[in-house]
Amino acid sequence: MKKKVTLKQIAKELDVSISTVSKALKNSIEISEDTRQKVQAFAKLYNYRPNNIALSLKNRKTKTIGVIIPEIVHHFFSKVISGIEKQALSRGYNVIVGLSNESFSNEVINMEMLANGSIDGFILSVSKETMLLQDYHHLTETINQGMPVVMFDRVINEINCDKVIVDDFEGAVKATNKLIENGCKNIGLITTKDYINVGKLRTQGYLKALEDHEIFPEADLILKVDDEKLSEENLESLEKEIESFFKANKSLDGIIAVNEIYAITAMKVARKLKIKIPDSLQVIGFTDGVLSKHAVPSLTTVSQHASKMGEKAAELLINNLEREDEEDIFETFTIQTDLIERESTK
Amino acid sequence: MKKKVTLKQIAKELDVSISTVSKALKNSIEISEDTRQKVQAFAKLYNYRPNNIALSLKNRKTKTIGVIIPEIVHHFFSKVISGIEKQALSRGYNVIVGLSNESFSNEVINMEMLANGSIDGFILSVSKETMLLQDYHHLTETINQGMPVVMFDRVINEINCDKVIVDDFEGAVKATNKLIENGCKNIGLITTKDYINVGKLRTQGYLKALEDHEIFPEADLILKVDDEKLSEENLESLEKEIESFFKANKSLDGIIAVNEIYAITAMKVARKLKIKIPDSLQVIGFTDGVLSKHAVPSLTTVSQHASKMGEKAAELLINNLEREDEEDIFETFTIQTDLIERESTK
DNA sequence: ACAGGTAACTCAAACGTTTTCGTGTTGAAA
DNA sequence: TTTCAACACGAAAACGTTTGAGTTACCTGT
Repeated sequence: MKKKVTLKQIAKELDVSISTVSKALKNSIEISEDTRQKVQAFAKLYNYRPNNIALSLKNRKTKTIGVIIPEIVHHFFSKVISGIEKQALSRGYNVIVGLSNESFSNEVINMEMLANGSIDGFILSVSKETMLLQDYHHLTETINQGMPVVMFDRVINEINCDKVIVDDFEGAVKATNKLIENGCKNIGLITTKDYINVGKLRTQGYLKALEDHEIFPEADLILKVDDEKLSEENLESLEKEIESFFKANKSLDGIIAVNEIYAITAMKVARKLKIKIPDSLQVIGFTDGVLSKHAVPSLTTVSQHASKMGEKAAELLINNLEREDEEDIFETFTIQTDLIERESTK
Repeated sequence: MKKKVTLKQIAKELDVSISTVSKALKNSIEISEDTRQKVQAFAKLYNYRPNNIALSLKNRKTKTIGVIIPEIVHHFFSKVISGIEKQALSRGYNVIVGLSNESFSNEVINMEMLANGSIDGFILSVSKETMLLQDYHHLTETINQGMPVVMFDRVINEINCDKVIVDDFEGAVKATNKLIENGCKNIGLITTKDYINVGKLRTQGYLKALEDHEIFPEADLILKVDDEKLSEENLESLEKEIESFFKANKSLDGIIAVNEIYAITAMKVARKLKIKIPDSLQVIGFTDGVLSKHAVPSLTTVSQHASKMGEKAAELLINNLEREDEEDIFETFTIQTDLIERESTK
């Protein structure tokens, strides 16, 4: 077992000073050809690599970015991370991941753990609890300490930083328009309680599209599912809720769902009620994950280009980190959505 | 914008030495009650937090673990990470993630980036390419440098380190037995080309179970799908392959698939061929992900308890890191599988 | 012979901590 | 008056780098 070798050790072995070794390895002209060769050969032999921590301390930058997300077992977020990682790797950065599990305190703890020198900047999407509590002190504090932050997807308008968001409004408009074009007259929306910005925007897009086509549904065709219903196991109650929604609105011929699970579950319920998809009911979901692709029938979805989002967020952050002039001009970048048409629509 | 404050700055402000500040903050009895109060008050006011990088350099440990996985947009791996993160957080460690994207060179690069002081130890699952090339020099080298490594799922026997594996053999036995109990006579296996250990073990378990019940299928009921078929878009060729497999073996009444996608696709093909599930064909998959749960009919799967795997891996690593005596006695921990019964079996 | 120049090094500070080993000032005991 | 703890604090080294500012020794031109 040969431990990592340091400059000091090389210096001692070759009987030169530490600075000489350092300079020799950097091919400095201050050092004679002879010594350079000797040092470099030795360093190679012992597989010398400069210690990152020491470099970080000296340069006051870690070349590491912190990513705080609510959940990782989730197609959207894992895709975002892979985008971040891709961009980070190509620019020589590492990615440290913290999970809030939708909890405010976890989010705070995770940020505090990282904000003390471990990373150069944050990329984050806040937890539901944080949005609910509207307590953003951890964000303002980190930003005030001069640490760059990029928020994505679940962003907070009051916070002054770079942001990357999905064009949720436009995505919902597109989806709704598609259904209208396809002849739907009674389009329902399955969404969450709307303290989450994203859900609200999608609802607005849906309403806007209807309005533009002067469609005014008889009843309120919006089902607001209690958010807890999404959690892991209790799919049954979600199914029940959707089932009674369907039964209460027999005329439904189109459904927009704000996520995959809702859409898939709606299809499942439809099948149970012998409603033919896409013949008598067309369904569009949000988030283009595995479920959409492999469902039967496969699901038409609004793709959010999660990977691109991650890349863009990382790009903004790293640009900011490497910018010389310290001007803080913050950018909000909007990722356009695409409608991926599959079998659940005509 | 108030930048992070250091011991030095506090010392200067209060006109004491750095050591005094450090000691005062640690409530050392060397420092008078008076000074302690003063220092602590000041530190609190300016929200002093010790710089992690400096601590890492001093203590020669970073309290960070590196995780290298082939893919993150994958239910199994993201679940493992969440397990790792959970355990890590509770023990005061951070998690840095590197993705190999199944590429050998990416794996090597990622490891080298982290092995120079950034982390205290690795948790990893090797890429397919690494298994194919059988080049493990990056692993042996890091281990030789005294960096603890824990491998999970895709482990390499020749490498001497802690390991966490799924009992794939037993899982396949259980699944096959289940189908036999349920009356299946002609059970097929859909697997990958078997340079991946995991696939091989599952095949062996399948064969063992058949043998134990003295079932010797007329023909070879094993379909080895070319691995590339799994990649993203070309589901059609996978479907075709399975379809001809089904057509060539009309007597099939049970299917074991080594992953979710194969299982789901098999069900899709069955539906197309008007084969009723579970009445005339029963299907069991591996990996209990979202697809299994939401498929119609929902899929019976062998659950690998990915989250627990991650927790265990992190536990082994951290225990190793914090162990005083430097004895390297490596452990291989086997995670038992569970059969989650759903609608795709009787 | 000597200023001046140059090649090839070494020194030391700095990044922010922690910790060991002083050291100076008390007050009290001898 | 001396001696010696006890007390409260400071200096310095160490972790591993980088880098600007010395410091040699030798050579050149006059």
